[in-house]
Amino acid sequence: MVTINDIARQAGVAKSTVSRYLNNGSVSLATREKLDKIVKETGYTPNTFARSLKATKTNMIGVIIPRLNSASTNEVLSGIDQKARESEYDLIITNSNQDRERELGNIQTLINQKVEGIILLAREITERHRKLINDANIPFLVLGQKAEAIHSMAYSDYEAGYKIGQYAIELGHRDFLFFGVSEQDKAVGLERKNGFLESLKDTTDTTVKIIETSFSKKVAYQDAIDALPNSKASYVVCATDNIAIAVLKAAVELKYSVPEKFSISGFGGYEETDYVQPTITTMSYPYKEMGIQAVENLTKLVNGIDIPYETLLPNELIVKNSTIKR
Amino acid sequence: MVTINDIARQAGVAKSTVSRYLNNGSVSLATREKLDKIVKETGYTPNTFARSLKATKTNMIGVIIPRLNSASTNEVLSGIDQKARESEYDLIITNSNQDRERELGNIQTLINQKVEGIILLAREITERHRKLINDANIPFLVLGQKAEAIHSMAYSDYEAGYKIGQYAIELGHRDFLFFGVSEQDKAVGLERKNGFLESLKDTTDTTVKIIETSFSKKVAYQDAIDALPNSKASYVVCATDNIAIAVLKAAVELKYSVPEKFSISGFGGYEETDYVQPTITTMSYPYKEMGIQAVENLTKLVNGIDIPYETLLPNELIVKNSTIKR
DNA sequence: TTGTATGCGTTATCAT
DNA sequence: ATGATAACGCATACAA
Repeated sequence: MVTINDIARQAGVAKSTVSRYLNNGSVSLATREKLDKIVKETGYTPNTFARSLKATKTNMIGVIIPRLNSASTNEVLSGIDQKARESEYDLIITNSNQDRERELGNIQTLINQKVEGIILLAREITERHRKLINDANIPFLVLGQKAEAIHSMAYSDYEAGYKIGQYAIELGHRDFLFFGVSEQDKAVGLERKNGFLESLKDTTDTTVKIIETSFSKKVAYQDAIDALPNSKASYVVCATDNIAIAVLKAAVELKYSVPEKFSISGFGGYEETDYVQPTITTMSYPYKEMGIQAVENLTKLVNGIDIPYETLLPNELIVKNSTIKR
Repeated sequence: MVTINDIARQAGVAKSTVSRYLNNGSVSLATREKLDKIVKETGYTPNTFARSLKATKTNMIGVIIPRLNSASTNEVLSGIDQKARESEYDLIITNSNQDRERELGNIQTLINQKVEGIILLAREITERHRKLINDANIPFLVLGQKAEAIHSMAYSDYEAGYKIGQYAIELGHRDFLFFGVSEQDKAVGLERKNGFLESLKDTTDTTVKIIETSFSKKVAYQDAIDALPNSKASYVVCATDNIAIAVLKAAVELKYSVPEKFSISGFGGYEETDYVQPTITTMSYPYKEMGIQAVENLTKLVNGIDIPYETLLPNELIVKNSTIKR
């Protein structure tokens, strides 16, 4: 391994000169050229660890994601990646695999790595999260969930649920089947559902059956196969696009035609909803945009610029062919 | 920030004792308990950089992926992640965004980070790659493409293409439309196509029209809209599942019924092919398994155990409802 | 502009 | 079992 000392020796200068050459750059043209040459020849690159040991700035942002094979996560991530690149930040991406202990461990690891800020795609913020974050005194941004007294960016899921309900009511639907997920996930499990339920309150004669299923298509498919035959619903609300796609498959399997027999809608705005038959009406979320804005916000925090604790991103109803008038 | 010195001072011992306590652990019970307490109270964790500055082992594996929003990439990645976790390796995941300069930069970064080995999900290995790898003298594993004199793992894409062709011929098809991608991608663009073409050679009276499209569904969809009306093919071979899904959508749009009007098959074995109508016949690739084996192989290399330069993974034809006899 | 000396937090060597 | 000290590679305050 070639070090700054090697370069200095070969060039016949002090290593501080080399260091200066590498950083602020107050060196004479002659030595600069000499060093240019030697660095190139040797392929020398500064040792990150030695550098970071001294430095206060590492130019790195840490990201913690809940899992690797999620379409929405990866969209957010690619937004983060794009903006981080533009802002000349390096990214450290870690995966918690939906494991809380691992998530906390990842935060600690990132702090040790002296990242300048952490972006956490989270489901729930516990006291231990708070303690860790406070002790480290590091800019921290939670994505996808709101969190008291912590900077966060989230979608207005309650409103999204409400809008879906409103839309369905306007179409004349009164009997609903709702496929949700665990309330542990505040945004997806709780708020979407509550917003939806709230939207029905102004209308009489509505019925709702709620089924808790999973993010997994396979599980959701099976749950739909079980539930659809016993349902009188004319509109099936699915808490995610994946669930909607699975329910659609179950419907096809059971020979219920969609949307004639019942309408289906999802949440997420995944590209995949465009490539099934019928295409699925969905609440679209600006995932990539969230990633971009997350880095922007974090950059502000890093630079001591104040931002509101909570940033809400809009969502938009995309009507496609899976929903019709009753 | 609390350091090993703080701990030592508080415990009234030398920092070397604390270091020993942290590592091999040859300390008396009394001091151990004292240190346990203090470490817990202060929330002390060793500084990664200082550690890595001395240490020869970092316990980190570097991974370079071409993009963040690809289903296959993420499957591989989740296999890598799982096995790395089991093997107590930390992962550094970097994204090249399909940019060669960035890819080379990432390799350099990872080398600087003193990772113990690098896994590269690659399209092409250039001389500059080789130089970098050789100079660093670090275990290196290329995934998805073969590479001369570099350890690699790949699917037998040629064989996969051949098997698809064979299957279609057996079904009685003679007229083909092939949606491929750029030959720059050796595995997907070249080998699948060549294997397929080779399989037709034993049969007379076959016709093939080849169209080069893109990995993007949107582009593939548009290309299919343009190409399908002018095609007399009874079987459409798509070089990826995404392309197959896009072609299917185009077919529906154009009111061609699949598989009656023509059969469609893909490559990849994506879950998504199970959730469209009809479900799509595909060559399934063990993506996650590749990730797992990649870490196993890299671990061997790190430990100086020799493995063959080339590891080929099998693939399997999954027949579904998009292909029928002619 | 350049060189000298010091310190960053840790591990390793060698005494004790 | 424990402590003192050197070393890792680099940045920087200060002196020249």
